[in-house]
Amino acid sequence: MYEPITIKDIAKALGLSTSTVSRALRGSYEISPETKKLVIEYAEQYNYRPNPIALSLKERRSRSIGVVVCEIANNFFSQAINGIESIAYNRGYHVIISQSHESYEREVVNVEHLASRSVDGLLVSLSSETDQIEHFRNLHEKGFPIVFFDRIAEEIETFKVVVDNYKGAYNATKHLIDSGYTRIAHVTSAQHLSISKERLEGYKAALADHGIALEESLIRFCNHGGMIYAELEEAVKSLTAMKNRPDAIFSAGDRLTISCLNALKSNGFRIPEDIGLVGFSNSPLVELLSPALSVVKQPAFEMGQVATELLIQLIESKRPVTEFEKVVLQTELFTRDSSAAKATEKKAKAKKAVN
Amino acid sequence: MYEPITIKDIAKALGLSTSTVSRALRGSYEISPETKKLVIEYAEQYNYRPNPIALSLKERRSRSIGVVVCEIANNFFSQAINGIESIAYNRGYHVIISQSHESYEREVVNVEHLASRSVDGLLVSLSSETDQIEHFRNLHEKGFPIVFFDRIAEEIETFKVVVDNYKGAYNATKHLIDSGYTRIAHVTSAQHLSISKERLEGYKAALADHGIALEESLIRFCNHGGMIYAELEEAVKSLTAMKNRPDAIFSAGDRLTISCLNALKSNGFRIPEDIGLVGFSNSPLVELLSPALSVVKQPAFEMGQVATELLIQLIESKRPVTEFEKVVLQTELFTRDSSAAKATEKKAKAKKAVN
DNA sequence: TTGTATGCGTTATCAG
DNA sequence: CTGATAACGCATACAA
Repeated sequence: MYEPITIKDIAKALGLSTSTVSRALRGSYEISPETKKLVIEYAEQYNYRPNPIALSLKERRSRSIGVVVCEIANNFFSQAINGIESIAYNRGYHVIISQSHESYEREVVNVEHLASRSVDGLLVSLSSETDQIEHFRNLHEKGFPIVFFDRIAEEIETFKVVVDNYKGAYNATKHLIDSGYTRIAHVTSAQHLSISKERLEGYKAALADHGIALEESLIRFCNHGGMIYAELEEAVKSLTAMKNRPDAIFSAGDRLTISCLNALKSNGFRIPEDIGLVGFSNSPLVELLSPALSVVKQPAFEMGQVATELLIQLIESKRPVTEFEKVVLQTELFTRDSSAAKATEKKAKAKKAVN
Repeated sequence: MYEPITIKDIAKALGLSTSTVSRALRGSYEISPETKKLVIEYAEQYNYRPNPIALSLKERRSRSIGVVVCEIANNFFSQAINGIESIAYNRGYHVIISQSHESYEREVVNVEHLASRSVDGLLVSLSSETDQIEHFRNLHEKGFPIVFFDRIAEEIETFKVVVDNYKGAYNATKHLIDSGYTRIAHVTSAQHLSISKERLEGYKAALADHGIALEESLIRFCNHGGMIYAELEEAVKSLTAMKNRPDAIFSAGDRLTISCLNALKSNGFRIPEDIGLVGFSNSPLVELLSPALSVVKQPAFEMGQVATELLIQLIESKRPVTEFEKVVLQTELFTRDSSAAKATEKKAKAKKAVN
């Protein structure tokens, strides 16, 4: 029904061979200027476009890279994807995005499909359900280029791009402590994720450094990363309903922070008067949501860029890469010295802390 | 470097011909059970996957559909994409997403690339910059399957999926009028977009039906659909700075509504006490942002689903489709009967209006 | 300077 | 029941 023009069509129409046309189109020096002109003009007129599928088959590469993330409706990831696109675009690669929706099974399906030769490499951030990584190990062992970012598979020897989650969490917790809060809860994503572990460690360290005893009962793991609101709401409710309830929460993710805010507000808590909240979030809306809220922002765009550069390097390297790097970017803590924050009875120490 | 196993490899290893292996793998009845078993087990063991590129070349189709939207970091579109995926997924199609970032030029590039045979059809929502549609007309005339959704190209004879923008805008405006506002401004996207035109008409009709004179000076077009915050802020500022300033705003888009809210709040306006606001938005956050805010929600997910079904129908139809349909879905106006709204001096009429 | 033949991985057609 | 061959669109080694 839709039959695009091919090199063969041009050859037939012009009484040439396909190879001559092919060479003329790619400006080979061994074609006479007249023939070249003839072919190129004809191609232009009929709007010839080389068939990328045929090219892929021939060159054994598709010039496209696959992205596997949990959700694009998450500011961190949509920003990261913009970074990925920005690099891929001017390196001649196309970007195929797929969502796991935090499901292990869909992650496996997506990875298998993309890797079975429709992309040249993969940029991956694990789903929160993923606690085994055989599907990546298999590919990796066969030499298929993979770069992990954000939620990484520590065990696989390849490039990884992350932020300093430890420090980010440390600073967030410290900021709450500095603002006078003492019973600080921690709401985070699935326990086995690299980011969860690191953020938990940062939280613990900050407490320890300020002489605050860790209370395991103040920690909540949300296995769906905040995607399932009920799960998060339950966590927040169980915290606020405690006999000796926490006076602040450190939330470790974009969706988590927004959902915490939501749950707290709809339960009648004012922030920061009634309860403190600092979270990881890349949403441009958080400051609107709560003008007094401080947030840890991740360099998502840069992360996408770096990961893509590394992946393309992997793809295009003739020899296997043996020295792998774990690139660590820094987060930024945006604190607000709003009047609301000062209105609390806690001593509010307004300072712009940047790690 | 990464060399996946092929049918040829299996044939060689098992001392068979490629055709036998091929048939065995697809369970052809004309292969003996023993051979079949042998081949299938070998393939399983070596994790054979057919090369989708070779299949595409042979079948002259890629079993994938392209999506061209302005931004994925927009709730309307990320929800629509989820709808697209949900249908495509279980019809055996893969989804390739590309963003125009509201740029005409990038839209053209994306469309050209996708259409030059790496996808079987296209789902398109125009960029706000796009005011000429030759790139689509060319493709469409050649029989390439395209379905438009949301921001459609009226002139092209194909399937289109939209919401009843007229009615949605009418109801939003009416809701403001019913709440006692009389000078209602309209902040919308680029003037030439189908959605802008229809929403503008709905706004005008609601005013007319309630005996309110239209004031052209209360209308603002934002050519970048709210993506460029400065543009929107300028629009809001110029409205609120008017000698006889509007007492309410109807904003016609997701980003526009959020940005309006932002601009109004940061200029010290309380909603709805100081100024009324109703907008199109699919963000799950708007109610958090302003608990008293009413919004027009679009059935984005369903829209993606319907558009995808139509596209697949187009792709798989043997004969050209001649009867095109414009599917119109209905929006929903979510009104909040919050105490804040009642606190206004305006007579607040709380009713659940559903169009 | 141009043409012929081959192969990328797969399946369909035709022979055996 | 199985094998050889051609074709999908393109690029290239090799011939002419």
